[in-house]
Amino acid sequence: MTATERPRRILLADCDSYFVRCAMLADPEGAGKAELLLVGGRPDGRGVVTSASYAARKFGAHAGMPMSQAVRLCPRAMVVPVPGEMVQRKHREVRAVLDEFSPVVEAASVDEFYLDLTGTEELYHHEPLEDTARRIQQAVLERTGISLSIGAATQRTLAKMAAGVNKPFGIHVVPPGGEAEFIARFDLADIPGVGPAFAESLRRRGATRVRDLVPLDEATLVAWLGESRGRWLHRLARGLGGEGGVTPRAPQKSISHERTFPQDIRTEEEIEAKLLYLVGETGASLRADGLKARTVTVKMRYGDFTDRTASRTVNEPLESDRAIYAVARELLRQMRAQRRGGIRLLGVGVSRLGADGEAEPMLFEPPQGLETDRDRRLSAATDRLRGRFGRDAVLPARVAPPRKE
DNA sequence: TCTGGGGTCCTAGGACCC
DNA sequence: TCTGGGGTCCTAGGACCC
Repeated sequence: MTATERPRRILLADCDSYFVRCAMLADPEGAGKAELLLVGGRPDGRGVVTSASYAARKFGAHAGMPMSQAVRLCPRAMVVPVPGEMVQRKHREVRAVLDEFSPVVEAASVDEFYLDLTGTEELYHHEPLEDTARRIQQAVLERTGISLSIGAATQRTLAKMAAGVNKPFGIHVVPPGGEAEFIARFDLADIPGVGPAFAESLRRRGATRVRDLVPLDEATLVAWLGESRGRWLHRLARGLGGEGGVTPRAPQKSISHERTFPQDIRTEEEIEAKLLYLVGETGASLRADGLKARTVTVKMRYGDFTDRTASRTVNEPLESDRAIYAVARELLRQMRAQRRGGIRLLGVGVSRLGADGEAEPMLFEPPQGLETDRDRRLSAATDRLRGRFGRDAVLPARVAPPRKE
């Protein structure tokens, strides 16, 4: 950093129990009045909690927990499905407010936004960053009904950690120069990017707190963790930056749909029928974004929870359900030849995406002719019918719609 | 008690080319 | 006859995030 350069002012705005809040806004008379609220799950009993109200968390319920377990812990809680439309609507509304405050806004997920206020010091009359954050928080709450917690720092990871300090409706600013002191208070497992497996490998080497890493040199961490994670953690433990800035979202790299079934399915006919349905969903998403794909992936989760994936890249960008299904079914049959038995989940994904006409770089071989114009027209017609009459208006032969909730 | 769905990124190994 | 290293592309698996 040069002497004239100002420290970056990066904010993370994190919506407080976002799915719970959306469920309450979507149903003010029902969920809106429930203190104990669990959002998520599925009627078939194989779902998990997407978000639990603060009152329900006191009973031990939390996001990611099997819904059946959460209900046992908190039997008086009201359980509602994820209010998908409200979740998207509020995301757009919150973003619109944030756009008024910051020249750069990046949606990191449906309920988290990075803002870069570097260079806005004059605009905000050199008020303390905390005051700006407070006004952002108030404006979002008044205009959208969504409560935010905001963290601010000179880099993304620290801003995100700061946002968790005073939840809910909290603000925490890490002052420039105070980074090392701020992060020293945390356990390694509190760092975003350090999950259970990573934390355990560090624990086995005697490091559980950030300050345990400070005496270690970079070479040691690189030897333990590999080049990229070793360097990153070495810098982070000292409060040093070097992370990327805030940028509008990069283009999407993959599209997928997967389904966990109420009971494991075992017959090949049934599995192929589900595969066809999932190809339809994935193909529709692909075409809705005006994209084509060169790689098709099939994912299976067996009854014992082991996952298998198989993928194939073809030298011709695909967009039609028929062509994608032809590839996916072959992959499925290969996988089933290796291992049979009941599966609880099936998924179909596509990647190596490209817009019409400019898909990923092609190999030198000529196209294999996997997809014809007729295939493309048929899929386009299906999309139009589904657009007018609903997603279950056109179903492939022998494929039943999913159970209604 | 029994574990969702949608993504991103990383690693490691093999094929192939120069 | 034997032996390189680097780069790209692809596949499978896994960690991680919300």
